[in-house]
Amino acid sequence: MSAPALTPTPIPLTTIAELRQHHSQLVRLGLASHPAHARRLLSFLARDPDSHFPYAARLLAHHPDPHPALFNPLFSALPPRHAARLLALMLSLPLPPDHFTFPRLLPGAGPLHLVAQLHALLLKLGFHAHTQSLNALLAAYLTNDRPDLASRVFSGGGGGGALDVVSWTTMVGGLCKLGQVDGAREVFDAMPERNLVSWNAMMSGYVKAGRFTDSLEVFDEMRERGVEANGFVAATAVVACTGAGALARGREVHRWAERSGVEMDEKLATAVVDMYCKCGCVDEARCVFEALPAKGLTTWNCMIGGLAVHGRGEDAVELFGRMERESVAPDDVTLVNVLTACAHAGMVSEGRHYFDHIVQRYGIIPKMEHYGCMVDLYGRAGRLDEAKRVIDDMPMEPDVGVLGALFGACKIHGDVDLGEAIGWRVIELEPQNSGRYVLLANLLATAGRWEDVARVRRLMDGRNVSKEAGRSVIEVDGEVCEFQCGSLRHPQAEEVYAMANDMMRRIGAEGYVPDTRDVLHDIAEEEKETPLLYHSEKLAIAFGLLRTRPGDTMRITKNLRVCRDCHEATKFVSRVFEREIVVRDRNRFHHFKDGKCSCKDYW
DNA sequence: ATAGGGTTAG
Repeated sequence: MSAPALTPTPIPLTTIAELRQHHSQLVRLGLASHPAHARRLLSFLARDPDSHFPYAARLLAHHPDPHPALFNPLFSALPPRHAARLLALMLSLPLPPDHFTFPRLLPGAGPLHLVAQLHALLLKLGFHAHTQSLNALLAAYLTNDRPDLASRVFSGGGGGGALDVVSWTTMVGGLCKLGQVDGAREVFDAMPERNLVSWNAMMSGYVKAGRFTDSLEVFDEMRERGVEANGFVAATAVVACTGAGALARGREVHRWAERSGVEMDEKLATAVVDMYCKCGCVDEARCVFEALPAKGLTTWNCMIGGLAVHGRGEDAVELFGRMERESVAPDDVTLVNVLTACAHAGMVSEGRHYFDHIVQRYGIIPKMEHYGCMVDLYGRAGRLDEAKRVIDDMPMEPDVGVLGALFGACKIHGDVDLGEAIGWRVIELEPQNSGRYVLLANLLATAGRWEDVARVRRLMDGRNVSKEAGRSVIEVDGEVCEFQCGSLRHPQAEEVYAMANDMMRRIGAEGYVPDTRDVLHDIAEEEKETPLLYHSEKLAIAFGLLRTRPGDTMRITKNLRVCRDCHEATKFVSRVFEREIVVRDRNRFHHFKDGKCSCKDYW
């Protein structure tokens, strides 16, 4: 159309006055309808639709040659209400929607009734077999928690041959997000064709459902079929290994990714670093980290956090210093991790120092989490008064998490009075959280207040709060073996129990004394009288002694926190059997070696 | 139109 020479000098379009001026200039030059200029005008209006919608509508209504391309980009930029008004305008011109209209409109359509209206319009206008429109419709129903409606569209589209691999993958991913991972698997199994996105969607669906082994099985199947993976799939597989606590498999996936020439981008690298950290190999994580050419903020956070949960406070603080020197700006997560590192390593004054400079030096406004870390920092160190003062002085109402940190500190340091007061409070704030009842019961038990212990138990029973069963996994020869507290389900159960008995007898001879102070354990209700011997980590350790070679490090991942007795017993096992044992519990890592633990009994 | 990473307190 018009030559660029006639284009008016671009002026900043930041106010409505400038916009009007610009517009009138375009009109004078006869350029107002030129697609590029019109789009520029319209995109400005999309930024503040509330005040400028009428202006945009006039512009579009009076356009000499309206085209869907003028409307479509606005549909994805406007909130649902304005998009609907714009659609009404479009239809009134009348200007029929094209192939881009529904895919732009549907993702932001919002509430179900709008999606249903678009659905009806889509059918009326004859888009019933248009794949991209149908796919957008599927996604819209799925995000509105209506897999039933999505399925209906899906089955209807199947007959007409209008579905493609994206439609199937949308169903798989959408069902996974709604927690229907088994349903997703059925769709996945029936797919006529899969691409890497489909494989990854299924794998990550299992990961989100906590079904790491299933995820890795899908990954194996993918490889068996000779499908070449990419970084997405590799990252998901690595995350699955992280969740499963499967170090050997994680290493294998890592090597395989390197071999197959998958690019180690920031996300994949971070997943790998995290995998090594969470599988107990913080040094290996550090090697991967150091070898990275460029490290993103998340990667730094991950490495610092990894050092923190391994109790390596000095290293974490040092790495944070290097991050500063390399001018990588920390975020709130970084500071949480640094404070956690200080808390877990007993570095109270360092932690205080970072917190004091959090605003001025790091430009971070302390959030609830940071106050929680400070409570934890003082609490773990036994400085309960100062922990309490943090809570009293914080600018917001402490949430249950912050109070929980103080409560935990009371348990560690046996402050029954304060602990009881806070304990009841956190229980009432989160009545379904079984761990809080257990902690309070155990705290009261240390004071010999058996009637109150029974009261806590009854309260739990009355509210139908069930405790999570203790589970520990240990990886042997690349196989992940799980043990449940008191359960005899393992194929080698008899042998394992015999070994566990023998193990306890041997450490008993070396001075181990069972610690029965914790009367309630985080185990299933019907198993609460299970002897300490049958705690899942003892079974896992016994199994490890049976199945790994002398001198091998045993790595155990546990779903709950390790109890006092298991902690003590594991210290003895590490000395008597001359084994390094790394236990990852709900909160942190314990490295047992020569009868000592890296947490310095401070957890 | 479908896909991947980190965070404290029990």
